[in-house]
Amino acid sequence: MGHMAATIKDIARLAGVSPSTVSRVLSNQVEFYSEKTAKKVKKAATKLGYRRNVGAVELVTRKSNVIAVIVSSVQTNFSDQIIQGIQDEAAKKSLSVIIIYAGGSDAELQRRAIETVIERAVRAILLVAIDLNPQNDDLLTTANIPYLFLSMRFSDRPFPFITSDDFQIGYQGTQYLINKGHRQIGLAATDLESLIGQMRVAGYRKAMSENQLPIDPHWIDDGEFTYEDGARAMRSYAKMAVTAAVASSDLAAIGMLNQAADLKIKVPSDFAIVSVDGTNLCSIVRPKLTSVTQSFYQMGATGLQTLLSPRLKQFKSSYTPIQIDERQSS
Amino acid sequence: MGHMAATIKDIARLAGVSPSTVSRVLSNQVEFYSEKTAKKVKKAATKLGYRRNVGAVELVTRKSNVIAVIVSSVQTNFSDQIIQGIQDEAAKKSLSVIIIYAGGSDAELQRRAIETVIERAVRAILLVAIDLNPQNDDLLTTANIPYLFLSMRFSDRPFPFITSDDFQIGYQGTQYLINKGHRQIGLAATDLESLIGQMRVAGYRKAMSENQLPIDPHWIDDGEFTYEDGARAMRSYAKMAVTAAVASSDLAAIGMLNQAADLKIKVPSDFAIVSVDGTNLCSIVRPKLTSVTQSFYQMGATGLQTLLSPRLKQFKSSYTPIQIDERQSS
DNA sequence: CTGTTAGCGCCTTCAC
DNA sequence: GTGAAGGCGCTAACAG
Repeated sequence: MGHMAATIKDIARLAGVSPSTVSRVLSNQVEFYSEKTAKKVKKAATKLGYRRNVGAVELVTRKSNVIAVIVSSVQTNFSDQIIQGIQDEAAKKSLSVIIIYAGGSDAELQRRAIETVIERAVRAILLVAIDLNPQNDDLLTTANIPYLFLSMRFSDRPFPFITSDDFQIGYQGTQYLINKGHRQIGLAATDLESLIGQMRVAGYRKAMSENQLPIDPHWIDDGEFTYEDGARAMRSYAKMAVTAAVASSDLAAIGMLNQAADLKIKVPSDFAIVSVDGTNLCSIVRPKLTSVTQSFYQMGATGLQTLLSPRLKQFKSSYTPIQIDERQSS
Repeated sequence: MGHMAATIKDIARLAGVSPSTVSRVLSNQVEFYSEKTAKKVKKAATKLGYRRNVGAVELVTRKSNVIAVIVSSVQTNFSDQIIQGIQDEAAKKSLSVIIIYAGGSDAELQRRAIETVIERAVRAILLVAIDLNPQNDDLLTTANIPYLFLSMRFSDRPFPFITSDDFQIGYQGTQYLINKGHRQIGLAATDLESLIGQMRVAGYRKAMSENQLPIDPHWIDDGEFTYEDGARAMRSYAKMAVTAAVASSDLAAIGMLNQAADLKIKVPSDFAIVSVDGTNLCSIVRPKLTSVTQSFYQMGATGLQTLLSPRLKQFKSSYTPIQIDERQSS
């Protein structure tokens, strides 16, 4: 109790064999030891409460079995699903996954998170909803560790990513509302600075113009995917001739919902809402939110797979499917 | 680009000094080098894009700067707050924190998570809402790494913990409803097998008996803190003469809320609900949920502090404060 | 099948 | 101030 941790040397001594032999049986190199010594070694190991020192192993083998997932600490309630996908995929390949929080878009916190994982020489890095600050580009690209962005993409830099097609999100969400008979439709709480936002706007415009519907610029509402932005958007729409909107996130949609209620605007009869994301938040509010649902789990699972693929070099960034889940808000 | 990562040897060669010197300037042992060589070394380091190999450092120094947080993958939406508390505290001491998901109470997944962190010889382990399977006790206790449970405690084992006082949660939640004039009060979706549940029941009973209120055993509702359990509890209460209840979690409370609406039971006029946890879910539903709010952030922050304290040995498990936040459901 | 040797990248005495 | 030597715990040839 309470001494230093036992090493293979200790085991070797106790079992009366060499350290290499211990190493061989403990790492299960079945071809290279007899059952008899194996038994001795294993007994000694359990007796000493031996625990392998992974750091030492990684140092000498020069490879790691850990997958690092860097997630934005911003309130993104979908990252759980992505992580679950990564986790399940990792388990199949007996890799361990560690999760690191990076601050929102604070460059310094991002840098620390990235440094933490590359200094440990992890096997691969998944960045979930991380809007990488350009001054950290080098850090990531020169580390010589495979990396992949999930639920994020950049217009100005060629980083590999897997995400949903945000054009389609905008397009299909809008088209859905048009099919429901709406003609004055808003796009709410969407970050117009970001590529994500711009793509969604483009999809929105396309759907509207395909249906010969004019757009009032005020219908396109700038914001940051938050609850409060949703509420604000609703207040703004209340003064316009808008009968429906695509919200930028589940939280934003809930903000709209609650604000609508406060304004005595009935959803969906007076105003229809389509949310984007489709997390379980959609089902715990009333009315339940119709959503453009993203395949977050698949994003995570596919993400890890491609990162582990031997021909990662040829990987083209890709999209995971989206679908409309009709519930009660439309 | 794309070679092996540079080592201090490479830097030494390039700068024309010995590896020891490089090590000294890079680890800032200011007493032990001249400004002149420092400059050379640093230049060479940045030129080669040097990144310290933390694994090697930890191996030789035999200590680590990483704090491991093991969280239950069960839908516990409060763990974010705990982690944030840990994170902020860790940042002050320039420690890095890694998060590992353990499965619900699946012993095997738990074991893997714990193994992962102890084989890396992390500095300390925080277990968040982990109901440790007894067969993993040894793993944790013999690892010789300081550990602490957060938002969890055990009756049968003396593991150190920081959590809320669940007796008080039951007591104060119930007392609050009594003060509001209720006399038939339920305790919903609470896991009666768990210590947490038992303490809450005890608090509930105390409050009732102090006010001379009889308890119908059916009012104490077994469940697992989930949304569905909350909904089920509400269905059950609808058939009884109960006018209010303390729910076991925010999610359970929302389940009650929605089920009540489906049953045309008005909250709070027909039925009052007090939730337990007080996460931001309480504020995004309508009516907003009154809650017994736990100090999760503080749990995390204090947790890490005590784990790092030199006199951890004398640490007595402790409680973080709770408070009633009155909103609209009561 | 097993032991010996060498070394992963780094830090830390110990000399100078 | 600086370099040489040794070793953290482990694995991977290389001989037997």
